[in-house]
Amino acid sequence: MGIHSAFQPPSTSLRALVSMADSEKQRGSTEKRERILEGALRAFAKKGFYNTRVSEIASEAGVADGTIYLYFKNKDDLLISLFEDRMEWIIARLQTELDAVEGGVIERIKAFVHLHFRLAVEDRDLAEFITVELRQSSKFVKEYKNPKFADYLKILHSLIDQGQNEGIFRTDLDSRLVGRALFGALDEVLLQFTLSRSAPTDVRDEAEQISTMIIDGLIVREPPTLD
Amino acid sequence: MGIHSAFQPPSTSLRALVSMADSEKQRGSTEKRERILEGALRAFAKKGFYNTRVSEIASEAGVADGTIYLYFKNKDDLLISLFEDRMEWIIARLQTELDAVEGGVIERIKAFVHLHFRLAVEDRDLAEFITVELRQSSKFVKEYKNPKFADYLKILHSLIDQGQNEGIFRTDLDSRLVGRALFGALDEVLLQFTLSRSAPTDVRDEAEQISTMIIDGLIVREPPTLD
Amino acid sequence: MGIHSAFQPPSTSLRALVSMADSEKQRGSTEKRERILEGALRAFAKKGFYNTRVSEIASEAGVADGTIYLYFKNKDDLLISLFEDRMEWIIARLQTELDAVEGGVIERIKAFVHLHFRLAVEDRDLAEFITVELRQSSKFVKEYKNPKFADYLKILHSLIDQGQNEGIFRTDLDSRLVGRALFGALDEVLLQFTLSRSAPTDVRDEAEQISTMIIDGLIVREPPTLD
Amino acid sequence: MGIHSAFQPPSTSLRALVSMADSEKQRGSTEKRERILEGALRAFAKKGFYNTRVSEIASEAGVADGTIYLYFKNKDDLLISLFEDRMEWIIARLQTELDAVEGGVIERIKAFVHLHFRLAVEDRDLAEFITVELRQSSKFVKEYKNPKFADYLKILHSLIDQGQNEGIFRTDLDSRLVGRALFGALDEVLLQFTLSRSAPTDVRDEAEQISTMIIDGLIVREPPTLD
DNA sequence: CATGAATGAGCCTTCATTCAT
DNA sequence: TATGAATGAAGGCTCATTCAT
Repeated sequence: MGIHSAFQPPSTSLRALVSMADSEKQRGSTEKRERILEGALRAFAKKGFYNTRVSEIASEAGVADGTIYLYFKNKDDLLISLFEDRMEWIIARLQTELDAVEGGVIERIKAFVHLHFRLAVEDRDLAEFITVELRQSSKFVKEYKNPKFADYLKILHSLIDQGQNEGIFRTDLDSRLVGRALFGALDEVLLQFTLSRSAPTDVRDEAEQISTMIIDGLIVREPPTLD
Repeated sequence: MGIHSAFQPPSTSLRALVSMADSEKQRGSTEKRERILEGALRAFAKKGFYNTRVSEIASEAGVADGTIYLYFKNKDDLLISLFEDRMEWIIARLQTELDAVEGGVIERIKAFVHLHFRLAVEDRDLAEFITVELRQSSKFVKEYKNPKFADYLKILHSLIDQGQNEGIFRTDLDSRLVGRALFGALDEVLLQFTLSRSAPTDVRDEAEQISTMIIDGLIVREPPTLD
Repeated sequence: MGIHSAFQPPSTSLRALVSMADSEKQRGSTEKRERILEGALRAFAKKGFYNTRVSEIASEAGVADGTIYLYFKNKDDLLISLFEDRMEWIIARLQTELDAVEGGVIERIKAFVHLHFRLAVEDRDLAEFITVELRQSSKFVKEYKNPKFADYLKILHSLIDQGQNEGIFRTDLDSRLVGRALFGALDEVLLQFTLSRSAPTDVRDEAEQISTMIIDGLIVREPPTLD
Repeated sequence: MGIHSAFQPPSTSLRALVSMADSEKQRGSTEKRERILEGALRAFAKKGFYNTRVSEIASEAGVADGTIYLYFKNKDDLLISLFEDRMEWIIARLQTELDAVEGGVIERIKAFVHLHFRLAVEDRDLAEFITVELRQSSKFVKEYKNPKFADYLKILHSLIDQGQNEGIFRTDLDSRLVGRALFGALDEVLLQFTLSRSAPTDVRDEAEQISTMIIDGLIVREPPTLD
């Protein structure tokens, strides 16, 4: 509950807008689903998917074991739902914040990186879950195609694209590759931060350094004294 | 067996040097240990640590289930041993190749990136295992401190350091942060490559792009025509 | 609903006669009870007692899960009630039809057999339920004494008895044993018919054959031309 | 152990002939499989398939729970295997005894009936299992085609056939129908006997009565002095 | 009376690990 | 050393039953 003061639980923030007019039952139902997702998030972040017992999630969520199966098909489905739910919310928030940025592509990429870091600081569990568990289960990396994550990457990718089209960024680099590399850089740094549970103070600085470095590697330069 | 023609099994290459003088039994023993590690690598890469049965590893290795416990304390130990063994070999190879590089820091960083990609192409299973499983088990990311991985990062980190000391790289960036970011970028791109099982032809090009981008983001520039 | 056009749902036919004067509520209540019994009959016939979920019965009956527990103590009670209810109705019908038979014991036994088969044709689900589930649950064969079934057998048994007393049937056979054997023969043949879902056309013929065979085995014969 | 003094456990009697030359391990393995089957037989007879816990079978058999899954795919497979194993043995014994009968069809049918009853007396659990559980699970009556039981019926059926061909039995009755009816009669009587746990003394008499009755219903009679 | 969401006891099955051979 | 049959603890999931509405 208090955990998500800044980082509002997706369902209750996003879905509440839609289901505001729903009946009491619907609201209670949605709320319980969200409680389970939150319990799962905490548990997965703490012990990892495979080391988390369904009963642990249930007790974290304050529901009976069987209740989980009223909202999710099985443990795998819970994992995937959690991921999709959180990613949806992250993407929505990202989109909103990016739209609000005044300035060009460079400012928006910086904003992207800062938000990425800020989200991790706001909700450590979510950060840990996404950085660590995202790659984890075979479901995720093999069978499950992970469309939400692709959406996330697409945002980055189109920012690079835009910079290239505007002539700000060099065009000898593949924008998708750069997007991926940037994401990887962010993710790895956050993983380190998440696992070490280091002070959140210097995170802002790290975000600045990384975005600076990447952007400086991307921008077109005057041919360095050709003669 | 044939899989590792180019990418020699670490233990038999590295350790064989040490145990050359050992008795036949010892050698057979070492060879069996390596067979188990190879079986585990194949199995972990294919299905992930938690979805791999010890009996599957045994049958991949052509030994009985119980035999595994003669060489490894338990399944976790097998995972860690596998990781350490492979990382040791990778680091040794990396060191060797970097030492052979003619040129300065920039060339060596490029060499580092290229080797990183080359290793992934040479042994897909190893690449998949390291990119995916490295983060996976709680053992790895929490309890287990993962010294070999730290060693690996240290190489990168000192290359950056060196560049900064030599005045080639800008000094406003933390070298450890840059090292981590670079590793993350490589890792993420390789993950994509590994999972998509895409053609290995363009990997060289991707390596070139990434190293170029990063390096260009790092090198000191003439104050861009201040006047 | 349409299923029981010929084979009227016992409760609504039998009990309705008794409860005709009951209040609307009572009638609705009785009707809901019967709907549940019908749902249970269909479900049990289709999947067996142990493979039928209470919720399946509820949805077959068009009521909520909890409603079932307003009419029956538990799932076992539902099974027993269903059995008693149906047997009561069968016995009543049997009694009526036997009373209407003109002719002696032999004709009445033939009538018994034919009705037995006819009932199975009229309501396959009931036939399947009784032939298969009757033996099934431990409740039935062990704890539960199954008085209705005993009543059913008693009818057969007294017919044999009567034939023996009238000097038509040989008296060296135990009438209860013969009754049971006859029932077993009918039951087994019907089981086969029920499970194979064969055409109902030849059932009449099978009934004739069996009753003929049994009766011929029972009737007193003239000492076969001893001289 | 003592239970099967007369009624030898099928596997150890039948299969022992084949596996006599097998290694110790094979024998131990086969013996453990049989122990599990015996445990299952006892448990199923006592509580029915669905009310028997796998762990109960295991403790009846004196093995660990998991051991059962080394010999059987799952609980269903155990049920089917038990049935097939026992039926195979019964059929073999039946065949042997019938072959030894001196006399014609009538004597062999009588022998069939007597053996049927004798087997039930020799092993009550087996009798209860077969009479009660045979119809029970959906697997048995629906999906599972039950070939062994068909074999059993076929023996009876061909005896009737033979009698008809030899002109001893009337030919206006379908031999398969008669076979089924006879089996049903036996089965029902045995069910009663099995469940009531009545004294085994009068069983022989009951067998005699039933076979007499059926046979008398089958044999050709002189046209009963029509004039 | 009716509902159906919630409960939680219980069971089948898996699988890492052991140990007699 | 090597084996692999045996173990049994543990967990995901089901489903009969309850109860607040």
